[in-house]
Amino acid sequence: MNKILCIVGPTASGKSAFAIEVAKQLNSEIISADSMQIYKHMNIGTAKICQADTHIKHHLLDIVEPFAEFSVANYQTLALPIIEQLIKDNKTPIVCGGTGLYINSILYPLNFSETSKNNDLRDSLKAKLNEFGAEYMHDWLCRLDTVSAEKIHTNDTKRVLRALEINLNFGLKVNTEIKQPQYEYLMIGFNPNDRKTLYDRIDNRVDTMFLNGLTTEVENLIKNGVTFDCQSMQAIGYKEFKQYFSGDINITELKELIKQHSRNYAKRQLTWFKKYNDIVWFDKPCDEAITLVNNTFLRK
RNA sequence: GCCUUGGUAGCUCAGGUGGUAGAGCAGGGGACUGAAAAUCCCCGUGUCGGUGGUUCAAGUCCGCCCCAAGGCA
Repeated sequence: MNKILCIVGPTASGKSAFAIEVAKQLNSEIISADSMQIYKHMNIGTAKICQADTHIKHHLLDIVEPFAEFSVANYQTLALPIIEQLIKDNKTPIVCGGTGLYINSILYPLNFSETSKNNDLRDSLKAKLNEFGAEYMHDWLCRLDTVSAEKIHTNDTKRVLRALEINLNFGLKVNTEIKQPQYEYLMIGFNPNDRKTLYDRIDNRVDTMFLNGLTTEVENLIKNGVTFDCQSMQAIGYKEFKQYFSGDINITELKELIKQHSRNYAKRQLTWFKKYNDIVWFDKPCDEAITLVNNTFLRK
């Protein structure tokens, strides 16, 4: 018996609507696995559903302000108790989202507690990187943690720095051993057979975002003190406004850029999800997918 | 009509003094354990506008033609 239902896929593949449909049938609740929909006041650009309209409880949406720092570790801390509670209530937890790492933090026993982040150390490592370069940092890591160094490319400075941080702070190595899932699950993935279909959907969705007032939403964020340095403003559909507001690109170029970045992102998401070899893929949300869910979870 | 500058990978363009082409972006594939909508890795044969010619050898020099932009009439 599967305990958890996971619904994944690239952006604009129809996950959210499907999750709501399924939640109604299973009389359950949805746990969002989306690294950007956690932010309040960022609704249009993150394609956040309006919870009130659905009559379905969504967890982990709108949980922090756009100024806040957030990470997988925070996500995991919040998500696991919700999962446990739902299971206790005899409801099927429905995890739905496009952030692969967040989904892993639920499905697998990834332990972040022993390697908490250290901002001071991180800053000093960044300073060293700027002074001595990527190769120097990688060589350094190689001396402390050869295994990680071999896995991390020299140019992937973000990971090199994190590995150094873990090592210098705790004397530990980055833990990348393959673990067994801590929950049984059924994972459903949506991916249009034709890549062009997906890209057209993404393009249309971006156009819709602008019609729905994306520009105003971003202006309001800025007005309220959110800057482009904030982690939240890394989000596609937001970060591009920096160039627009500074006059480097016009509105047409802005839209094109957001579409472009969204398409690139969708491809990266697919790469991530493809590695789950137990995923059940569907071209799009459909009756067969619903039937599969019902047969799996509705047997009593 | 004349002059000028261009016409090179899907797009934007590099390619001193001639030796059959290379970057960025796009596209495809991949990685991913506290920024993950982030970060990073791998993949480039294309009638070098066409056609004659000079040359052992032309994207690169010369002639003519076609197309585009600008200038002069």
